Amino acid sequence: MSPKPLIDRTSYEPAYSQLVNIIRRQIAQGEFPPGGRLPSESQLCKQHGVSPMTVRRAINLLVEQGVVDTAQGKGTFVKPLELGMFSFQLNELQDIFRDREKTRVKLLEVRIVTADQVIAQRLSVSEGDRVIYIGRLISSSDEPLLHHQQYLIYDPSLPIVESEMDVTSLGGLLSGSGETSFKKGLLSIGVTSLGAREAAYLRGEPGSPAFRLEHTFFDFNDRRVSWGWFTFRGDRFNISTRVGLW
Amino acid sequence: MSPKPLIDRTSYEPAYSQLVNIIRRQIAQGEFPPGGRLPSESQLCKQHGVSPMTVRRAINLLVEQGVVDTAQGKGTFVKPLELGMFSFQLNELQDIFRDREKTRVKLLEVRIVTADQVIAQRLSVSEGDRVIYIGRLISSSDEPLLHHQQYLIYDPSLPIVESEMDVTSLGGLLSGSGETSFKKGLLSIGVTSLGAREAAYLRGEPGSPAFRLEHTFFDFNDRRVSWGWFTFRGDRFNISTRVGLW
DNA sequence: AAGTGGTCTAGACCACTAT
DNA sequence: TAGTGGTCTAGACCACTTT
Repeated sequence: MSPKPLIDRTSYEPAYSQLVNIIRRQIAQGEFPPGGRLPSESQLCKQHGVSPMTVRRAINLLVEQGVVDTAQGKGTFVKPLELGMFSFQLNELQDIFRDREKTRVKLLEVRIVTADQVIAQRLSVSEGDRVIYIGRLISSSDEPLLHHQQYLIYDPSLPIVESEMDVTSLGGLLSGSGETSFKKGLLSIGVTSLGAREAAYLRGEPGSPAFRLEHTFFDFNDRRVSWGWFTFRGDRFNISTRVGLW
Repeated sequence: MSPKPLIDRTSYEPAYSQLVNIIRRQIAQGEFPPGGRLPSESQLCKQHGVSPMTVRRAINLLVEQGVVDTAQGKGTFVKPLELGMFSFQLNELQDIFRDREKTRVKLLEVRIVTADQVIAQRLSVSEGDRVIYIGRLISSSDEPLLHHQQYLIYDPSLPIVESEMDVTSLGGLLSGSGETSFKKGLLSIGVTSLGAREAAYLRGEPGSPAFRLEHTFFDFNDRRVSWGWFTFRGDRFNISTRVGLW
């Protein structure tokens, strides 16, 4: 028998977490090869001296991490790497807004415009209805990073909300510290070429490739309230992720 | 008191899952506003007639879903929408390889080349070492979608493995059905402009914006074995996600 | 001191799969 | 029938926050 790493009951790290790390290490060291079967849950209970619920919790975490798959009545199996499942996060976007010292939001343009066909469809209003257009430039340490354009539902009974126009509404949305009143949203990442104006704003080459992050947000009554997109230079942002066992 | 939706013990849906949906619905309907506090766990036990562990499990799931935040000693609070946390998945890439009927992989080029500085760094070999270059074109329903280029460690003691060159190695990686022997990997999404050759392969405009998905894979001994990238037209792929409460 | 979330136990029962 | 994963109980104890 190999000297199994045991659960340290005096540690501040909970038992289920220790068990996750133990099993991950065993898989990483090839003790359980891809496609292979893990010991049964009752065996793991005995081996590590923990209760069934604790083993279950550890295995559930490994399933969420994409490390193993469970099959009722058959067992728990080590999952090979899958590419399509990998998820990417916009961490750098979040980081920009984390330190408010460096981040500046410059209001480029605010207008009331009439909705064309595209805007009308995205905001679920009628063509010709009036909507608010806002153009902004977000900089960090005097380096322009994001160009943001969005259309908002225009409610004539309300004043144009200032809070929608300053850094708070954007920063809150991106960093989570704010008080966004959106219930849900659709996000989509695309590619585009910098137009002349965007290139000037972002100090990039016109025609050079850039990311386009499109968003649609809904309020708590499921009404569309905002449609717009961020444009940012591809050479300024890193959308990356680690997969497998590190 | 509002007539609370109760747990249906006869349902096939487990209690913890029903509880997740009940709480999500209450939040979506504004019963618990963003930033507001949920009932305590012991209260939820009484209200829904379940044990503490079941409530805990439901709340843990809501935390993972990004719907609520917990604070020990204080309570559980409804989380406002955050943008930076949103994760994107490459579902369409996965779909391409799911139906093997339509998917074709055409081998464009296989060569043994000497590593330049960039390749040497990415594969952790010495400049001038020999590595394998493989260029492939992946099509679905006779529509070229992905251009894939990669460099592999060349081990002269082994024949050039055929399985690395056909659809299986790629399809397995992307769909998860394969037997990939990679332990871990680094993935990164970037933007680029289609070069003349890539544009011809992918039937796109030269200079038009495209995605570039770069990958580095490691074997179970933590040695780098593969570095390469997929190029695909931005107007052919949808990298999108939903956030919040749907 | 009282209330909150966080962990854990030692079983129970169920559904599914293999033999 | 035996073994597997999946759910759930009714408590216990702990760490933390508020009053």
